[in-house]
Amino acid sequence: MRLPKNVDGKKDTKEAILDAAQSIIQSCGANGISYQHISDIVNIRKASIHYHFPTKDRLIEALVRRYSPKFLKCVDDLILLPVSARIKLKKYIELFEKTLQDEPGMKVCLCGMLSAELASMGNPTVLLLRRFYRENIGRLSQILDEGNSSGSLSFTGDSAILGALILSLLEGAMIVSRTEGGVPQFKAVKNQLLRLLDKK
Amino acid sequence: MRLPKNVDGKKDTKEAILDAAQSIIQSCGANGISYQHISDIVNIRKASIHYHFPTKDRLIEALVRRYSPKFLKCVDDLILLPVSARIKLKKYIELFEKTLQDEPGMKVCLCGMLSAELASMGNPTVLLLRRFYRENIGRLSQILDEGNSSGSLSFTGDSAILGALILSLLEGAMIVSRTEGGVPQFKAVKNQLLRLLDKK
DNA sequence: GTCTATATAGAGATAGAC
DNA sequence: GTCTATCTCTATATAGAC
Repeated sequence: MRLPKNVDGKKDTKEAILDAAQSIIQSCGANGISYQHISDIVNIRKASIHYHFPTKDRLIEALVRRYSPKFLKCVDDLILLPVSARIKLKKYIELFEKTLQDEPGMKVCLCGMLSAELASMGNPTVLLLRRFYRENIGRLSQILDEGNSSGSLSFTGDSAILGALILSLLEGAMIVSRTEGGVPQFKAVKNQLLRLLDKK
Repeated sequence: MRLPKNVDGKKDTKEAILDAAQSIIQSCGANGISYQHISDIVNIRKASIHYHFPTKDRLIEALVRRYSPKFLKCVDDLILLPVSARIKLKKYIELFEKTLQDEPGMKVCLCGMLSAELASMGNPTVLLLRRFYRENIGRLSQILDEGNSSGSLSFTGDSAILGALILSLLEGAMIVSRTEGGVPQFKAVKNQLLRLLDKK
């Protein structure tokens, strides 16, 4: 049985490029990234990056193609946990919280950042971002409905709209908290949201 | 009594530059702006912009210095209206909604956009953005307390945290809605938020 | 206060050797 | 698959004429 090429712990170059690019974008924004920055982090000349990703648009597209299913997999896993919908929602929020706590600096959601700079995104990326939001809102809606049925959450109105509200809140809270309030404020907002969904 | 220099309806050049720059940033992000883009809109050569704003950092700083008090003035005006706190909150949300409805394209809050790209902002601008958030959260807190006392709104917990929640939600909803859902989704989210603050 | 012209730096991308 | 070298474009910023 043959071992994969990267036995020595050295990551696949392609993945290493994506890791570096994602980290930069989550910290500095899509327009803050450059091939030079990536090559400063990954041990590779900037021209070589074009071998793996011919254009910047394709690189960003690949970034979302990797990020979105990975994130949604975490959500799906958490939905299957044998806990109340309220706890599921709490854990969902903490997926975002974990990103904000990433070092160095406070990182924001990749898709939130790309959405802010939507006008400079290529068309395939825009479609992927839309899908990311739709998929998240769908899963949130599912958790909320479950909570409303079982009584662990309490609200009136359309669960899909409330899902959009929560997703918008989380994307916004990452951006706002990074500027003012930091992780403690994000956590306080999380608790306040859960409180709003308690029975009064 | 002397008339101001711009009798013929021609705006002050400085203001025209700020208008153009703000419009571009609200649509495309802070890194999407360039002196060339501004000079395409304002009838002026790009080198001349440096006469009014020596560096890009100073231009962006001036942008926030103009935007923040203007926005907060709208908030202060609305707080003084002889209506319920619930209606005040609704009108507050609609300040953001109005920006999203701006043509061309859907614009997002200037400060939200700059916060997303915080890492490329100069230090004075970062401080101004912090203040913008603090001032907004303070006023939201005031509206919320008033609503809780008079009974037009209902919630438990710290009104300042709930204020941070609402501000984060609005900043996030502008970004998310622009990508998926548009103005209708923003309005639905607004109504859902108000519903969450109703008595159950 | 606005212009033309230019300096300087950095971007994304390509060609071709190894 | 990665390198060096280079092309082309655009960016911010400055100098100096008008």
